[in-house]
Amino acid sequence: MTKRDSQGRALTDYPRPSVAVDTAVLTVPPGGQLSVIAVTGDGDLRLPGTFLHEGETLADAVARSLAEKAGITGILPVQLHVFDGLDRDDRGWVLSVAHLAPVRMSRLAADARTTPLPVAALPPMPFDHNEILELAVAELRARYAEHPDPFGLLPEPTFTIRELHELHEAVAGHPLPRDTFRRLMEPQLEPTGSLARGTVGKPAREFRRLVA
Amino acid sequence: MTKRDSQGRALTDYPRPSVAVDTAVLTVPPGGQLSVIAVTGDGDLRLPGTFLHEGETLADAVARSLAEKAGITGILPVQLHVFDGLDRDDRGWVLSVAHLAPVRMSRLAADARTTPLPVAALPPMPFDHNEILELAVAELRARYAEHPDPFGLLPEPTFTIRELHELHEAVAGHPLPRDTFRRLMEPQLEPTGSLARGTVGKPAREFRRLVA
DNA sequence: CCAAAAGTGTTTTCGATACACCCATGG
DNA sequence: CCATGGGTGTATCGAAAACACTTTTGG
Repeated sequence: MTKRDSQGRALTDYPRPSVAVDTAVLTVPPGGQLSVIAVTGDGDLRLPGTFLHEGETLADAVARSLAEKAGITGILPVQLHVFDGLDRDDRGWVLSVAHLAPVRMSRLAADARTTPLPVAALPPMPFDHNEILELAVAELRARYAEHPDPFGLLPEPTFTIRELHELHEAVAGHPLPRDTFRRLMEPQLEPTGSLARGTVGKPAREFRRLVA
Repeated sequence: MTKRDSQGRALTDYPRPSVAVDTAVLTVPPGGQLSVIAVTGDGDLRLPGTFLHEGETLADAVARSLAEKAGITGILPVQLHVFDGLDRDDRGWVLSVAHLAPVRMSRLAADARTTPLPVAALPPMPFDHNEILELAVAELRARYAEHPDPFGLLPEPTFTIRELHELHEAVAGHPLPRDTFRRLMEPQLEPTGSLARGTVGKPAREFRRLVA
């Protein structure tokens, strides 16, 4: 039941590009800097990626490549841009759909095939991978500017405003005013009623994410 | 010189999707509303699109489809999103890369194969075309919120602040305060020194776009 | 009591808005 | 001189920032 187009030709009569996905997996180690997962391929560092398989969506392909190459599951990929340079890949005609996939640090601990590297001072990568990383960081910063934790990077099930504050500073890459930050975020959080324990100073209230 | 991958298979050994581009061409008739160009296909209205050909970038394909289907040249397409639903096209496995392509009304006058329709109250279209239109309008609004005329929708070579104001109100879809708008935009415009003539009231100064 | 961190009240600043007014032209 | 639209001074409002202060715990 092959359908024909207006010139009487089937879709498969035309040459088609290979379609790849490349993903900037961003994470923030507790007390650390914004970091990205890089894999080794052909001798240099690059972002994890794969070719799109038949019967698969782009998000499926991103999930598969991260499960295979880094043992990461349960991610929420966001499309960034299609790179379509005709000679960007010497293996042939390849479109690459860049993605952002933020992931909580605790999901990474078990499998150490890959190490997160701070995005500041990252070496040059092949293809468009440095450009993809820049887009990914910009997108992450934009999404975290207004909301507490749109990608679930915080520890579950509860967290303090200090933890949220440190996460936001790592994402933004610069200090954020303490009191203004609290006043912006607190209305968007659900207090659990419990307090953090075992710390110096006044115990912080613990919160839950309000919007999933 | 076919390259082999890590499993010793060439790129063309894998099934590949067809890749299409679909474009929301947005325009604003003088004194009119934000409008989109729709073409007729299979009995209903849809956005112009085509399949990506070999040796062609996405922007090339957008330009070709608009030249062929609507006689429009010299556009500046912006990527919006890749639609990758597995059953979105019953002709087979098709990815569609949605684009926005704003165009000045005066570029359309000559060829009337297509008519711009106001985006408010547009009929349902097949595929994801209504969704593409929504993305396109949102993107256009975001880009016009801060800058005078990022896509060159204004008459060349000069325009008045009133014309700019009316364009922005059409794009935004709601009235914008007159004095605040002027104060925001004027520093970003280059005065030509000449004045608009043949109108009632004080003649307006004419401006040129500052950033291309 | 002291250090450290949580949490809050208050002032300042800055930009956007609203509103009023003045200016320049055609009829 | 009046209607019309261009252009500008100024008060007001609100959000964000800065700063200082109070509160609550562990040691």
